[in-house]
Amino acid sequence: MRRRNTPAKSTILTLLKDAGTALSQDMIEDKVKGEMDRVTIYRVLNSFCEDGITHRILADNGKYYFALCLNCGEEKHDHNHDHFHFRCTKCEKVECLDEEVTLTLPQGYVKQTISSWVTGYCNNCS
Amino acid sequence: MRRRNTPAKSTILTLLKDAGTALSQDMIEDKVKGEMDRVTIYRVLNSFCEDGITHRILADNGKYYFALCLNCGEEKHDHNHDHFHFRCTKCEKVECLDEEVTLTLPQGYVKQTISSWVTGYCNNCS
DNA sequence: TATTTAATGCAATACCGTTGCAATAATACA
DNA sequence: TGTATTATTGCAACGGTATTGCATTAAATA
Repeated sequence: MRRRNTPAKSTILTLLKDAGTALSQDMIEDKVKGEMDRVTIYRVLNSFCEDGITHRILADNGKYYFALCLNCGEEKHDHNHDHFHFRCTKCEKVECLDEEVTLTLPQGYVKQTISSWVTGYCNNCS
Repeated sequence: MRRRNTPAKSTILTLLKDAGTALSQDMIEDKVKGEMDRVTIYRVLNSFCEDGITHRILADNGKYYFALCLNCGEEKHDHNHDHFHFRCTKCEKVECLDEEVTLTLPQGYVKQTISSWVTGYCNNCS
């Protein structure tokens, strides 16, 4: 299926680019309220994820955030680098921290994925 | 409000004790299917959390797990120790790892909570 | 410009957790 | 032990969120 460019897609893509950080479903919904149907937002975001334009991350608050794939390879997203994610509880900003997650699993354990979240105040909000 | 002991509560409590690990809502629901109403399970689990009998943890798969409070103090649950949580993708077991999460935040950042999840195979499943 | 079919909006559906309410039953007390 | 109180339960209804079906619209291509 060959994708088509539409106003809805451009709007959401621009939104993500301008934000510079990951945006949650609600945040996106709020910003494009009235411009398009709720269902369209779901479908656009899903298609972005399928096409490797964005990836979907589940934050520690149970919400999904969408972030542009910048350093993501074909198979794996950048998120396999096992770094911490930060979520500001004041401004709701979500970002990746440089700090790597280091972990030694007990004998006999095999690691697949790591999801590490820190909440708090970012440098702007503290 | 003085709590009362009921078959529903005993059943779920026994389930958690026997399991030895944290159980998700669905797992509990599956195991007591037919014995009690869906709503009752929600209410029992909520009351357990309110009473400090269990705590509720959000796993990296977006599901809530319920675990007996063993070393939990009055105010804070044991989970404030910033340790890793492990979820086996084969047997679905969820457990706390001894390994502590160490992290140095960038200048100006303030830490509130940490949620660190590792998925993979446990020693029994690897 | 005409054709093809991806994308959209709307309505309907599914899923998950909660709430209202009447009926039930666990506890306290006479 | 029997009765009164009220926490608990089941059922139905609700609210929020994500998905699906389908007719319509419009992006891409010839």
